[in-house]
Amino acid sequence: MVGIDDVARRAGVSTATVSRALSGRGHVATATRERVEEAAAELGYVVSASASSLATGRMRNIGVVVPFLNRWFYTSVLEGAQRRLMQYGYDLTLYNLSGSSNERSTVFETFLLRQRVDAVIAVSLELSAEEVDSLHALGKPLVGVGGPIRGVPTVSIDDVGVTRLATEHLLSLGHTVIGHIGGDVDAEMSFHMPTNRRLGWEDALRDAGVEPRPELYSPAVFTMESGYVAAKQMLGDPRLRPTAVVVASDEMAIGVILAARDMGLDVPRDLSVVGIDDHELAPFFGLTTVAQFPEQQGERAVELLMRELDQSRDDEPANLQLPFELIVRSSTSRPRPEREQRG
Amino acid sequence: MVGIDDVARRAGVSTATVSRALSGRGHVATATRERVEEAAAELGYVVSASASSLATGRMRNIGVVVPFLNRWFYTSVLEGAQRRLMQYGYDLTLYNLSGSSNERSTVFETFLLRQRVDAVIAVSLELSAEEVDSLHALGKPLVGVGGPIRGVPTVSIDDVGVTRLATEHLLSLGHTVIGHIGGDVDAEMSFHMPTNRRLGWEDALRDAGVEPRPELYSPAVFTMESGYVAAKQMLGDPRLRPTAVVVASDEMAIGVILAARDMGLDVPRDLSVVGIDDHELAPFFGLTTVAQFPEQQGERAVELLMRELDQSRDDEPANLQLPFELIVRSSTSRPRPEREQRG
DNA sequence: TTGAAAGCGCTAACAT
DNA sequence: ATGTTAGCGCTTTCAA
Repeated sequence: MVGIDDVARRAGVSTATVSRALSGRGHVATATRERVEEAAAELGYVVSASASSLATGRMRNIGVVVPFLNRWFYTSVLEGAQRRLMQYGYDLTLYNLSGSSNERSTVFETFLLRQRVDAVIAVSLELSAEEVDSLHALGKPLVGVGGPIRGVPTVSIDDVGVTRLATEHLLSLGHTVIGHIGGDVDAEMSFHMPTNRRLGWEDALRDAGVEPRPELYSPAVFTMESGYVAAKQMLGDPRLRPTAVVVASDEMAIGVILAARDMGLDVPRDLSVVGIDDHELAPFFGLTTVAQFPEQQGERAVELLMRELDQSRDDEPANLQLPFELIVRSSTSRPRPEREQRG
Repeated sequence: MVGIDDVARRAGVSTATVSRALSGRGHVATATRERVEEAAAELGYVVSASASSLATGRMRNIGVVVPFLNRWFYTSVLEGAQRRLMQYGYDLTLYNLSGSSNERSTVFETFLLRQRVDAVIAVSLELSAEEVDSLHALGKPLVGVGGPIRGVPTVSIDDVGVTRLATEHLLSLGHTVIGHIGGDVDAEMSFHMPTNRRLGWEDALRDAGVEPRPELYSPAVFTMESGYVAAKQMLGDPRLRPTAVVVASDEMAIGVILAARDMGLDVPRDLSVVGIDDHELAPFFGLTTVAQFPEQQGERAVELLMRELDQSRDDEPANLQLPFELIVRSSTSRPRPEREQRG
């Protein structure tokens, strides 16, 4: 293994100069730097991460914890985080909690605390106070994505605002009987998100003078199939007859579209559907949706982290609310005039 | 930060003994071991990864390189690899190539070679000889998943066998006009997989005495939309009229089902569809498919790697072929009798 | 079974 | 601008 003193010898300088020249820290004459770089390249020298880490106390490595991997949102956040970390010269080590139930504690106790990462990004996780504390006790910055964590800087979207916008879109088209298929509070890692999305739907309706009917809310897990099942129930109930639904994720919303189709209902003529996400499948299904930008959320989380890592912890935890955007496609329209309504 | 000598002092032993007791290497009296473990627990001691790595030369960290993140196959492999690595006490650092086009070389030159990982797993990547060499020159074991790499142990499935099985399933049901919607060789990172899958289709047909017709093969990228588009073309052509299609991935196959539906064709009555993957959406769409088990592939890749890491490189690179399995759902059936065929 | 001590390969004061 | 040198916190011979 070629080491720093091989380079130093070849370039005719000290190891300190090599270190400075290659890391960019400290001043080195241009000519010297070039000589060093040349020598390093010729020898194929790369710094030893462990030696460097031991000396500096920094691993240049960020831990990212996700509750699942097989979901568009998480992989998108990961993708954004990865890209930005790479630009900063950092690695991303991945911790996935979706395995056995005790994997969560294993990750925290055995892995994250094992001094392998400089900081951690927690995606859609509600960390307990102890988990947060143990991380902070080690001096490891922590930022959250998606789920607000007490006393921790977080990047997220305004979940209330998102469904509010979706609902207002439908109201403005003339709908009044608007259902909501939302996340199941119990089934999810994050308590707040499904609740907030439901609140947005309720708020928008109330502001329009429509009292939200509890029967028009249906919980589901965030999958296409679950959306399908929930939609069949809601659309099949002769007492309900919504002309539109706000769905808490695009995957569920696609399930709703397929359910409507299977029931012989035309989307958007008989039923308008709006999702949330702007999932990669949304354009294909012509789904009107409120886009959140998870890759961007990942990127911003990294930026927050880098700030924390640089300057000493002085500024208070900033909760970053990222923008969202209504994207109108072909799954929403004005409701069919009353006289020709189905049934 | 509590270090090894804090523990040593508290347990009344030397740092060497602490190291031995905690790592399990070398012999330590049971009583001593217990005292050390207790002291470590009381102080909340965790070894410094960098110090340990510097001393041992091992990072306990594996790099996993994927071409994309937003695809079921890759995240599933990742999930399996992660789980198994965790059991071995290893971390997984993730390198995603789907960003800018030069990210690939950056990953190799700047990251993988930077001594941060003990070995790498390359998923569905055809590495160049130089890339393989530079890894090996650093003494880093490498195993591939999905794409065979010259001189590198690989876990994969028999891509020819997979489509052969799918095709034989259709033949056994009585189909003879069987199309194939496969991967686009140019658009993919891996050259061989789409080609092999096409070969399996051709072989099975020939063995049944049916000459595969080139017009019944259509390339597509591995997305639902692309499958949809390809299917519309193939199904709409009055000269072709396949009664069944073998599709190189479930996502594309779902696109095919939706295309058939939109054309007023009944699946499986008018068209049988079989996919490959057993994607999480396959049950929902009733898709008959050949399951590959990507999580298992990830796990096996890790096991291969651990063997390479343990014993000195003696055994020749073993190419592991993993099992696959036909899963019959409701998208395939006997063809509709000739006399009542559509048209 | 345990301890002493020499590294592992780099970085960052401190000196010059 | 560059060199000297003392660590960084472990692991692992080698001795006892």
